[in-house]
Amino acid sequence: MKKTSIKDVALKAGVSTTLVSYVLNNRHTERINKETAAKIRQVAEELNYHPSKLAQNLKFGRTNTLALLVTDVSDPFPSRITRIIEEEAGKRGYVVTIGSSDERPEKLKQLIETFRDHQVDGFIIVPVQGSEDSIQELIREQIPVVLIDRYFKETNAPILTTNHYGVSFKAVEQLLKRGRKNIGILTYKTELIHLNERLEGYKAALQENGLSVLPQNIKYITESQIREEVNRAIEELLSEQDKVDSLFFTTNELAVSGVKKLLEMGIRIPEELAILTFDESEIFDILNIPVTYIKQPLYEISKGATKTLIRIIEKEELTYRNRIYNSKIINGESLQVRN
Amino acid sequence: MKKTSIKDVALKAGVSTTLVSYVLNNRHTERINKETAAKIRQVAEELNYHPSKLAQNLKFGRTNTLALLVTDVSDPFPSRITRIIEEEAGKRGYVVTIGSSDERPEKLKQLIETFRDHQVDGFIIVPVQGSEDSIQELIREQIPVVLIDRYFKETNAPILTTNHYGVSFKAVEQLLKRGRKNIGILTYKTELIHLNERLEGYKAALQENGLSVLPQNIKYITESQIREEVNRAIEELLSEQDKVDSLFFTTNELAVSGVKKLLEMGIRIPEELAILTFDESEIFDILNIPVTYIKQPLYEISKGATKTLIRIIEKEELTYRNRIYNSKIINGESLQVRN
DNA sequence: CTGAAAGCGCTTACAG
DNA sequence: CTGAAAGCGCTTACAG
Repeated sequence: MKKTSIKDVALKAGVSTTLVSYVLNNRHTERINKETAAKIRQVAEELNYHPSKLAQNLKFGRTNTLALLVTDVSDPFPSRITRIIEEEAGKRGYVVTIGSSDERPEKLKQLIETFRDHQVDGFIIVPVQGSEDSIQELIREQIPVVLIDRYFKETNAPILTTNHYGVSFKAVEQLLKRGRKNIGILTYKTELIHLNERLEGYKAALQENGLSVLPQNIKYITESQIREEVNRAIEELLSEQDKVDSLFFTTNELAVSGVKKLLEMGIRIPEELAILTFDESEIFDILNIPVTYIKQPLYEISKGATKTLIRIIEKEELTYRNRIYNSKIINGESLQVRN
Repeated sequence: MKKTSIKDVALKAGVSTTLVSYVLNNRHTERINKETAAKIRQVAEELNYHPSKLAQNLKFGRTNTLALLVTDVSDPFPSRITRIIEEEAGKRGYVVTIGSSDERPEKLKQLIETFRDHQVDGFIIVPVQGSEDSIQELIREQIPVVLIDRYFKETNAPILTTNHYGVSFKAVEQLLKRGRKNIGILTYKTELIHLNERLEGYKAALQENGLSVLPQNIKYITESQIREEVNRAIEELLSEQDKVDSLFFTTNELAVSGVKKLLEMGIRIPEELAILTFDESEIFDILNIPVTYIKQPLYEISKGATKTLIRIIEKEELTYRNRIYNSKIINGESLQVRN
């Protein structure tokens, strides 16, 4: 049983396909016989005719499809981004296909190729370390791309992200204003710029406030063995004679591991140790653990990326290039710091 | 700058498009001049030629695209399903587009129409209440569909899910065997069969073990105001003279709300109250809260759905229809129940 | 060993 | 007011 095509409709209605197309697309309505039009609509209805997007796509050279390449759709942060983009794209008549790169550049590259072959109209990418080339290649081929969350120093694609450096600076400074004197930081050993900017924000805040950056207060975690290294880092930070009185986790994943350890150690938060982290987490909320967190404007970033990409696809004027949306600092209640 | 097409390659190589197509698709290799073939490959390379999937799709009448319709990609459970399906589909040469229905049948219906128009090859759907018609419509149009997780009594699509009834029965029975005598249950007021089967499993386990099902021990929660109703339900279950000594939450969402309340009330788990729930949750894990949970075979279900759908699409023999994968009962350590 | 041509299902400029 | 025909970019049966 084949799908009914425009020919079937034309045949049954006794007209040309031209007319069927015009009527169903509301073209030239003024000069088409009303009765013919009515007849066509009726036949189309009877035959349950749906124009083939495939054929239209081929004709118009677009698919109304966006590819979204995240690190892992099953992670909370990317899945929320996915949801917002799906929604926003849908409103504008686009559909979204997804892929997870698992932080692996070869995998991202392969996904890019697959989706490029599928002729998606554009890409929204959360780039991973070492994926500059694949992305530049896309740009060279004139395929619309926008990057979100992370970015590279030199790239020609618009970037939608937040003020990683600035908000980290500000948040750390707030800790200092509230009397914290010895702030440790846990971050990944990485080349990802956005993470390093968080670290730089921390350093700058200390220096601007007349404190020196202590190497032993900066702990680099290897992604492959988070739990063990976080545990060790925390033990070290809390055992030295100059115990830290607050901890900045540059990612939520680190914070979750870290807080688990702290709870086990019976450390009181925030009395003994104030916690600062990026991104909210249901866990801290449910437990009423008073962490202060930096809330990235996920909605704005994701929506902005979708809009920007579609503008590029539809060749509309872009009055901006990159977009930096401000993050907010949300203070854990018992920290009682005014925002 | 137009994309290079097969014509460009043919022209530059001085051959017909036929030959280009044959060479690039490794067809009739035996009877094509080696040098011509080499030349074609070289030109294709130079021109960075990628055959248009669009044109191929139109030719072959398929898109190698699957639509995955979940309730909300940003929820942990669906996002994990999404990840597995994306992976599995990719291995088999398919790409996946996603949509979130938000438990709303009209929205699901609209998503189905959008993706049907986009000519996806098939659908994997987590059906929502009241969506029978839209799904049957799809089946009537001979479009491949499989349902996962949830299902309807009468539908012609294969269903991939777990033994909701059976494992609930078994888990509740285990509670009884461990000496629990008064088990409460929190579930949604819903028509979703899989949730009601969890409730039925609970009832049956009590009855088979000579206990009566007490109406006051069954609390129905309205989806729109979970938190308030869960709190009230728990207060009631624990205030009556016949306090419950264990609680079965039929979904993880209910359990998370419930446990938060229990922690606030200072109830000791599991000494005062044993907790049984569906699906694992990072929260309980991190806090070392000893809940017993029913672990659905997400991987098997999702992978099975993908394989089944692709089999149907590719018109392979299906030696089965529905698939019920067994869930496991994972005992919270301090419950010390042997599985 | 190679190519002209039809066809997948649409849209649309053009002619009448 | 309506239709024949070209064309989007492929694939492939057929002829030579």
